[in-house]
Amino acid sequence: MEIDRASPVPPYRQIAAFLRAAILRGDFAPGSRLPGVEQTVQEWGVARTTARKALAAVRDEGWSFASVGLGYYVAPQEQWPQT
Amino acid sequence: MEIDRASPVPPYRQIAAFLRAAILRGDFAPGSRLPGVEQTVQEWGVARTTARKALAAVRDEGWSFASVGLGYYVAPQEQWPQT
DNA sequence: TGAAATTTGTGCGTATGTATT
DNA sequence: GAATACATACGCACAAATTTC
Repeated sequence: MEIDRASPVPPYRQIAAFLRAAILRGDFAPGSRLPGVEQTVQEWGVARTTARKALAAVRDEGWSFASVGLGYYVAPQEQWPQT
Repeated sequence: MEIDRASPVPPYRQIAAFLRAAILRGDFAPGSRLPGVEQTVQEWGVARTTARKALAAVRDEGWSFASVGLGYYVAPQEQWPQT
């Protein structure tokens, strides 16, 4: 959970990449809940905007889905990209 | 170029939908330049954030690409979604 | 019934970095 | 170096959906 501020990869993409990798590793099973905006802010030490952008990127790519009032959840594997 | 503020469809999606339709109609040929952030702000009367979100959505879906210092351009038709 | 708490969605403002011309 | 234009980050406020009490 450490941002590499020296990296050319922007923080929001570092976080998104971490989440994708964690999902692929199985750290978060399909249907299980993912860290939300607040938790991401706390764990990574970034602004809400940055946390939201990371979570939205993962969602928009099909790895997860979100529901207002509930949070972010890992998408069914059938909806994952590429595969 | 009028936002329907009464619509449940948020402004940034209204703008994105307009751009997609314009591209599909051929109003903007592949390779030609699209309105940028500033122009979108002026034409639609929205904030920069909203304009950027609309342009980013169209780009992320594959309809266009962007280059720093240059602007947004219609993507080659081969890169368009679905088709 | 409904009020509060939680959480995502959207919009607006601002500043800085970076690539291109 | 200057001008242009996209990319990213941070902050704030309110809307909408869901759950809980």
